[in-house]
Amino acid sequence: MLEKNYTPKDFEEKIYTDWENSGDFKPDMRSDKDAFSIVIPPPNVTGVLHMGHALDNTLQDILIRYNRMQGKNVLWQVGTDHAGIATQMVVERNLAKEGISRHDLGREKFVETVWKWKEKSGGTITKQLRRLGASCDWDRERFTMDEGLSRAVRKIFVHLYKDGLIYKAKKLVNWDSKFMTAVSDLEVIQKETLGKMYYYKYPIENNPGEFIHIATTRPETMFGDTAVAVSDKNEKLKHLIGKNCIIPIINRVIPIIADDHADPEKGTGAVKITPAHDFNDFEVGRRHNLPLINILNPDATLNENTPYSGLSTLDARAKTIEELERLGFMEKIEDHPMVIPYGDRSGVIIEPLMTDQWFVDAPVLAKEAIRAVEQGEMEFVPKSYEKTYFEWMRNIQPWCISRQLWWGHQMPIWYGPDETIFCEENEEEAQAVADKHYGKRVELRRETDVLDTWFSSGLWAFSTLGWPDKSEYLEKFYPTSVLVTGFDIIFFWVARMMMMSMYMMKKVPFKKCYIHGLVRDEKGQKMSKSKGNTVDPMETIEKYGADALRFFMAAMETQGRDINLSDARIAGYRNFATKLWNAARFCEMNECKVVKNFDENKVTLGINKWIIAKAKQATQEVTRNLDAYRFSDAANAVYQFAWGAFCDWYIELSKPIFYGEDEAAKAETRAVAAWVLDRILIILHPFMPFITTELWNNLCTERDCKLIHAPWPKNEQIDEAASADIDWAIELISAIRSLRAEMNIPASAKLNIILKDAASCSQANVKALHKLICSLARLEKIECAETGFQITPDMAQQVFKECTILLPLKGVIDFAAERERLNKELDSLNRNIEGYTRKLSNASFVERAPAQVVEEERRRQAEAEEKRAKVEEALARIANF
RNA sequence: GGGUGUGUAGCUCAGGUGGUUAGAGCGCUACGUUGACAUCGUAGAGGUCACAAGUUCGAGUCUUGUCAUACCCACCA
Repeated sequence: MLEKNYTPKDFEEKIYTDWENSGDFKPDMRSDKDAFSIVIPPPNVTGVLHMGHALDNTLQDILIRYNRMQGKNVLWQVGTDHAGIATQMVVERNLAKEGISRHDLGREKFVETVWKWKEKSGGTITKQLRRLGASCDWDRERFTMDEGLSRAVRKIFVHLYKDGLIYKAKKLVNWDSKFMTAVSDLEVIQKETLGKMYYYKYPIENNPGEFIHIATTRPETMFGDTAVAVSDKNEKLKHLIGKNCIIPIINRVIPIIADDHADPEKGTGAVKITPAHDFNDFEVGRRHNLPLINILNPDATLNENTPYSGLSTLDARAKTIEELERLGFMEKIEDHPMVIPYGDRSGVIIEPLMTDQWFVDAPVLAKEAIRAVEQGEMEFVPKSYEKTYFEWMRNIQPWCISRQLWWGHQMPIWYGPDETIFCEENEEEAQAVADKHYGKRVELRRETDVLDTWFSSGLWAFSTLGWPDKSEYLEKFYPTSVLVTGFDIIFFWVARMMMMSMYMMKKVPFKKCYIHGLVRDEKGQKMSKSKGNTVDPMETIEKYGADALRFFMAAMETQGRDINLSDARIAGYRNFATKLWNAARFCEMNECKVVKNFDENKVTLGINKWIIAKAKQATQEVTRNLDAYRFSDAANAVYQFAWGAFCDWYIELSKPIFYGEDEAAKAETRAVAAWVLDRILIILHPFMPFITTELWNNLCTERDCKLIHAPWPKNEQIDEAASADIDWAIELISAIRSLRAEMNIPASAKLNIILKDAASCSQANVKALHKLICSLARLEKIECAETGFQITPDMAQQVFKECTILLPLKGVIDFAAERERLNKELDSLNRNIEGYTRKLSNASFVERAPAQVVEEERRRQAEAEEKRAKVEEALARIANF
């Protein structure tokens, strides 16, 4: 027996444990069924589940469960990401509480500490994914720093290096002074800030009293200036080109050069050039062979090349300004809105810094990745995202992959005594190659840098399936079927996976890429910890159940749009679950038991034929929409059917049978109700796996299979004609209810209704469905009027299709109100008829619109006119009262 | 500066290829404890589909422009 109340907490965890322990999430490796696979976007091992994960993983689980029920061989490959900077940060923070820095521990000990932390605390998010119902194959859980995945990293690194696609270079890179590492362009975020523009002057060498005026937002960088640039098209300043000027304070002489980087229209027209600390200036410096002067230490304090060694940039700036003012070179300071680069993790200002770093030749790798999408080997859903992808890929810059961190994949690079580079998959090989190279045993030094986290994530689609080993999983499940992820990660991850996979596997990593939006707060604001508007999905699950949260995500997911979280709406889907629970209880109470091998095509009763046709229609709608990744349409189709058709109508229609005497009808209806409820559980399962499983297990104990493996119905014939009479009755009942409500007739009053002008088929319906109509419309009886029946004025009248519903009210009728009601209807009919007539009297419409459309318009016009005549008649009848 | 979305009921949003009287949930109004369910039922009110022009027999849907709004990329001495 089902409990009276729906309490998801009672069974969600129990059901999940059973699935996991029974191996229900595992693919059958001996089967030759079609494969369907998804690799999870690996959450950071430090992560806790947020609403974005809840959305992303709900969508994946819906696809996984749907395809599993479709009979495919399904693998959802799960795992976590070591998240270099993020994890190192968390562990360092923990150490700091004990007053320890990572340097106190040393590299080896520190990495050991991180591993310990990972073993102890790294499983939070995977536990949370289980609460959400994610049906991943946990036995295959991977971690980007696993032995296997690390081997994949080394192998592909060596491959790329030997192909000349990874190289070391001294370049200006984005330097994060908090973590003291290089970061990639993508890890830098630009923030609007109100800064200051400083105008000051450099004296011209050997020309006392002559100056060149410059403007900068960062005066402290002047100690790294190696030129001042002026455009040779700048009439006012070009006479200075070729002369030298003197940097104040340090009195270093630098040339004034001609370069179009200096826009005559901007600033003062003259630009100080600091090649070691500005990406544009770096290019200018290269063009003119200017020396590079580095003025910063790795922690972004000024170095000994400046007078303010040891000061932070901001303190040095203050000093510089003070000194320029004291010496009389400062001219003015203005407020200046500007954009400043910050590290996305560290939050500190990113400094361009000259360092030795390692790069992947992304422009070369991008070529194949672009081609694969151009030729449709991988498709974005929605398609419009391929524009974003192409735009970025076609303008891609070399990817800086080296990080001066301790937590991550140490690069498989060894240096010989003369700095010769040996790149091999492991130390033994490197040693062997080096020994051979030098002709003797040499001491090697390993590169200390680790790789950007996204390097290993880029291999995720094949490294998790076993590459570089020969693996039956790789054989069966690669390329994966679809990747589901947010648009914010297209560049970080999708693009890199495409590049790495096309390079190494010569095949796309996934055939489709479904991109969804962001989960925002109730007001549409981006959720963030700093704003304090985040909602913890675990609390939502606790409050409403995982099914309600999942259904919310599915129902709100429409392509190309963000989702605003709505507590009321999630509560609404919890109510939907409650409704379903109670419908199941109704079935249970009326002994609706699943009949094995029940042939739903052999039912005889109208309502049963009707609900079976509707159930099949709903199934097809869900199928069609899931196949097209239209999650909200699919979810709404189940919702409408379960609540709108099954609960609102079928259960009500079945009551006269269950409370009646016809045992044969009862037996059939019991079987059908059970069949339909079963059908609802099947098509709802991908969205609400917990409640559907709980009901499935309760309503029948002798199942052929678990719901999670229940076959998804396909290729069903729908007998639409068979249900026309019930559709008619439903419309009639609605019309009568509407009339009752408008006449303010109490629900308890049992009425007698007369149906005038009923066509023979309507008469037949009234006769056949008499009991049912009376029960649902709360009537004593309904009968069809004989020909020549006279309507008396004390009858309320409602035109319904070809007939008129007559409701005798024995003198209590309010004629004024009745006239108003009928006139309102007349107005609306007139408006419609006017529209039809206008269209049909338009010669070109009749001529050019398809015959079908014109015909349909004619039919509507005729129908409305017939109805209008009846309403007019009705009005005439009460005209004198 | 380049690009991409969005603008439909009080609120949050659906409306693949143009064709009934533009839909849903929440909220609102009235009635209701009818033998699954008040986490409910029945009925109802509520919309110039941002604006303008165009294409078309016909535009919420297609084109162009305007306004509003959100985001992405690049740059800003």
